[in-house]
Amino acid sequence: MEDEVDRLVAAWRRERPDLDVEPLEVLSRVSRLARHLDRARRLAFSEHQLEPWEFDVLTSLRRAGAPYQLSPGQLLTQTLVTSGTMTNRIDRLTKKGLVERLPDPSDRRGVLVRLTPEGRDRADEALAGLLAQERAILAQLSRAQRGDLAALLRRLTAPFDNIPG
Amino acid sequence: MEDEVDRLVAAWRRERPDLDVEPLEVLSRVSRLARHLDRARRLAFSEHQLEPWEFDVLTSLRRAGAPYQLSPGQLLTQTLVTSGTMTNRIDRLTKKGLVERLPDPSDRRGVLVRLTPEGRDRADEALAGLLAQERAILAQLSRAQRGDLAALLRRLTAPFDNIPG
DNA sequence: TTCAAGTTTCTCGATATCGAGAATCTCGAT
DNA sequence: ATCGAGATTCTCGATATCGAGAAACTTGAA
Repeated sequence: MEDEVDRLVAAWRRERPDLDVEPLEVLSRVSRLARHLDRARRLAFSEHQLEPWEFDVLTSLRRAGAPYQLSPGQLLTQTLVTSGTMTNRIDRLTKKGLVERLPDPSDRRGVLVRLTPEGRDRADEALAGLLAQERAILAQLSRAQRGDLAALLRRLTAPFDNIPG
Repeated sequence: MEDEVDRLVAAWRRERPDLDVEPLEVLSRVSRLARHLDRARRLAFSEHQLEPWEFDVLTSLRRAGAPYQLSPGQLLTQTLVTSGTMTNRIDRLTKKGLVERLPDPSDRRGVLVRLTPEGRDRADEALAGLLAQERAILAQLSRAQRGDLAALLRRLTAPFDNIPG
């Protein structure tokens, strides 16, 4: 089955036969698929009155385990946003009663962000919904293919995640 | 080599052993890689005084071939943004002299967006830079692996690209 | 002890995006 | 001809993000 990237690559080969556009076969698909997933997630979360950015923060705290707290800096590496954005997100989640800010006892510059009980419940509910949706999307692939795909992607993400990026 | 998604999945298995989080192995990597690519692209384009969103629009027109014009609607399906966003993008690119708006001779509701000669040059320059950067990122994989990865991703993108999404 | 460099979080203005609705036009059915 | 449903683009207010710099604190070395 053809996709939009097939058409895009064919167009480039016609217009710029001097260039090797092979990299787009992989990376344009990654970018476009991510945008499609964003839209799908927005829809899935709206049933739980959650925005994708709220889900990202709440689940980062949730999977940290009890007492469900992380520093803003740790949240940055998990969510890949800037520090100004994270401050703003924490403010808004605090107003909604889903997280609270505590002083870090071991570093007076620092802050700990902790999930409230309601925040924890909301994260758990939304996660189950997200997994159901993702399973449906991945039904296009066999279990073995999903494993191969994950392994190939890991080789691309690991350099970004491990060197100071 | 481990990546952030390996840690994320391990954390979920510890905190929610009742859930099957296998879908995250693929789709969380897609989303995170896309964000890393966004950042890298922003950097690569800054040498050419271009924003990623400008690149997306200009290259969509460029690869359409002479006379380098598409309707706003066609640009939507290529860039996956909303119509309000596209109107705004065309306005700003027009002010910069990189595109111009023409009435569609065959449909008076419609508009055609055409690349100016300068817009075309800017698109061509930035594309070469982007491909160089993407080749470096993909050097982690063999040619055969890149082919496999592209084919697996196509199976996921095709449903989004072909059914009315 | 003191200082400089580094870390951590926050501030705030600029900017891009979304989304719902309005305005205009097309096209098929009657 | 005319009407209504659908298509196409644009408007505009609300909102989220970025990014550069400020403020507060820590750490190691002199």
